[in-house]
Parts: sequence; structure tokens; C-alpha cells
Amino acid sequence: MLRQMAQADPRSGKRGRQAEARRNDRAVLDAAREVFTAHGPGASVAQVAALAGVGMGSLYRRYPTKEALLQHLCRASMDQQVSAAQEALARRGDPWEALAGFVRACVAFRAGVLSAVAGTIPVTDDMRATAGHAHDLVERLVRRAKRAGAFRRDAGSVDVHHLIELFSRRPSGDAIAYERLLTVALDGLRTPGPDPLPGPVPDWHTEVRRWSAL
Amino acid sequence: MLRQMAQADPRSGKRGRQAEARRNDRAVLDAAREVFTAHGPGASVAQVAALAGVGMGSLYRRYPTKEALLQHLCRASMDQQVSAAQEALARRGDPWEALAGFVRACVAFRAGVLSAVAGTIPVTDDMRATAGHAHDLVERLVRRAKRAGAFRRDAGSVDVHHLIELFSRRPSGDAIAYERLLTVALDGLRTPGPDPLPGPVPDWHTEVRRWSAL
DNA sequence: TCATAACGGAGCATTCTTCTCCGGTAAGCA
DNA sequence: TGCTTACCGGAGAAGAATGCTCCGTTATGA
Repeated sequence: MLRQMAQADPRSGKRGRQAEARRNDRAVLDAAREVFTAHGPGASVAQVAALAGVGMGSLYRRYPTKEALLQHLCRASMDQQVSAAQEALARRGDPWEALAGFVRACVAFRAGVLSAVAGTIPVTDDMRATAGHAHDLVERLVRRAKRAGAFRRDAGSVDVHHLIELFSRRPSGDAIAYERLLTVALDGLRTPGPDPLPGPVPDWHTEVRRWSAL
Repeated sequence: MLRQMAQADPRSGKRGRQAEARRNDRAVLDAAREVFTAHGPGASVAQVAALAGVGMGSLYRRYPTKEALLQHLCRASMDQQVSAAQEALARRGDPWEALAGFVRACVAFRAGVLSAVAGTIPVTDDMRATAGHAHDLVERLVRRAKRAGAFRRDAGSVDVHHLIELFSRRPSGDAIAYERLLTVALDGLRTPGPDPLPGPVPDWHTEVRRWSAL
């Protein structure tokens, strides 16, 4: 196969093998996100490698096993989610816009992976902790929006979490259609509906137990 | 294994083998819906049989192949969707309530199966026709709601279709959470948001082409 | 020019899956 | 009551798919 070698990595500016390695790092993780969120954790590693444009060897040099890849993916996504939440909290201006932007960002990088693979990999304490941290930040975003009257009273931060999970699962095609639906859902989350939402406001504790149940 | 034989089928009132056969018919189809919508068309037939509480033999006597099962499932779901739409159209009173009830019903019986299995089975002309018929009815429901001012102007019937597909994919657990989200989305579909939906209103033609692309 | 480091992908062992086959069990009739 | 028959469940065969390893190849940099 023809390989594209001596091209500079636009990010680091480096060239050569090290640059290729760095690019592959990202490509593998991005591909894994794409494949596992769309097809579930049962998707094959070969599929990930193919989408990343990388050989099996290159993938397995980075992650000793499929499980390790999934765990790393979860960690990375949750870290991204934390960053996005912090950024949203730091934003001045309309609290609703900050929250909505956060949700869109999370959906864009498929922050809801964890729900897709929950039950197939052991959830480490580390993951639990990071998820908890992320949740705290989302809770603050929601509270702030509620104070500004820009979030329906009968919904809570866990509903936001579920929304992100739901839309993270979107298959790769048809991106516009899903963006429309997400916009619809966000509009519905902002203003109260004619009828209250069914059931009690879900709480984080039971949510955690759902994917902690080995 | 202990079998439960001489129990009357509550539906037909019949007893014995024929009753068991009838019960199994339903059980297999319901299980297939559940399994394939939740885990995708890659889910194993054994999983379906297990959930239906039926042996492999009983399943394969009904459907000669996995593909046949999937096709029959699609047909049945689309027929149900047509029925539900007709029922909704016949309803008097609030046009919005009729539409919302229709969507809820479709999600309840997972009308969006087709999207989950699209691309894995050949789509027969028959299926295309039934889907078209269903769409016509939904279009009428939407138009009626729009005339009553109970449907946002920048959305269309294909968006409703997408909504049903999205929520049909829900995994079996956590039903309440999804019902909340569906209510949120429906609220968002009723009244116009502060910003218009992104992209053009999707049309049925391109939608069809999406899952007709072999 | 040579040692090095990272690469791609064919191949191996094992698991998973679809579908077949058959012994068993109860309903229905003589 | 006893026989026929229709239907049931699940073990198992053939084959596909998957996770992972191994190795020959290729660009880099001294």
C-alpha cells in the first residue's frame, strides 16, 4: 500500500514518523467513537481500524485489548465533557445559550458513549469519579438556567444527560435530520409544556447504578 | 422443560396446541421487535427465541430464515403504523392530541424498526408502498395540526418520522426516562422555537432513497 | 548506509451464528 | 383409553466473524 509519509502534521508542525503516530492516535480514537456509538460495543475492532485508515498492528500497539480501547474511549469522552461544561460555565451572557451550546458540543463528540458500552466493560472507580464531576458541572449549568427562567421546572440535569446519550447514538448519515430533532428537543427543554413531564425528576444516584451494575 | 399446555388463550379463547401456536406467533414477533430495535439487526436469532420463550425449532418453522423474519417484522410494524394513523385521523377533538397520541403509539410498538434494519435486508416494493401509504396519512395529520396552529411551521411530517425512528431505538430498560424525553420533544414540536430549525424541511423522497439504497 | 521505530495486514485459534434434525409431549379422535 | 399427529424445545453441524499475533516492509535520522 502507498503510504503518505513526509507530510507535516498541521497540529504539531512535526513531520515524519512521530507525526504519523500522533495523527494515528487521534484517528483511532475518533474512529472508535464513531463506530462504537453507532453500532454499539459489539462492533468489530477491524471496523475501527478500517475507518481510522490504520492497520490492526497499529491499533493493538496502542491498546492491548478491545476492552482497554473502550475504557480509554469512555475516559476521553468524559474528560471532554468536563471541559465542555467548564467552558460553558465560564461563558457570560445568556445562560440558556451556554447550556444549549454545551449539549450540542457533547452530541458532536458523542459524549454519550458510556451508555452504549455500559454493561460490557467494568466501570472503574476512576470513570465513576469523572462522571460524577461532569454531572456536578451540568447540575450547575442547569440551575443557572433555571434561575434565569430558561429551563423548564419539571426537568432536571439527569434529563439533560439522557438527551445527550440519546443523540450520541445517532448513526453517521443524516446529520442534518438529527440536528433538527436536537433543536426541537432543546426548544422543548427550555419552556414548560402544557402538561408536566411524566414520572419523578430522575436523580443521579439511580443513573449511576444503571451502568455500574457490572 | 415444563410446558404450560392446557391454558386458554385469553385472546381467542381457544385451548391446546393451536392456542399455544397463536401465542407463540405473537411472542416471537414481539420479541423480534424488542431485540432488533434495541440491538440492531445484528442481534442473534437465538436471542429472539430466548426472549420469546420459544425453541429455535418453533421460530424457524414460522420463518424460514432470519431475513424473512426481519421482513415480516417490518411489514407488520408498518401496517400497525398505518392503523394507528387512521385511528388518529378519525379522532375528533384536538388535532395536536391526535398527532401526539399517534407518535406515542408508534414509539410504543417500535414502528421505527425499518430504519434499524435498513440496508441489511432487501426492501420490497410492497414495503415501499406501505411506507408511502403511512407517510400520506402522517402528512394529513400534520397538516391538520398545522391548520389548528398546533405544529411548528418550520417542521414537517418527515421530522415526525425521524422522531419515531429515534425513539423506537430505545433500549428496553429505563422506559420512564425515554417517555420524559419524548414528551419534551413533542412539546418542542408543537410550538415554534426562538430560532428556526436548521436546514431545509426534509422531504419524503430523499428519505425513501436512504433505505432503498440496497 | 544502517539501525530503529512504527507501519499494514494476512493468518490463527476461538467464539458466535444460523439453521437442521430429532426425541418428546400433549391434543384430539376412535 | 390408547393411537395418531402436530407441534414443541434444544443440542449440534457447518460456516462466518472476531480478537489478537506475528512478521515483512518502509520511511526516518544519525
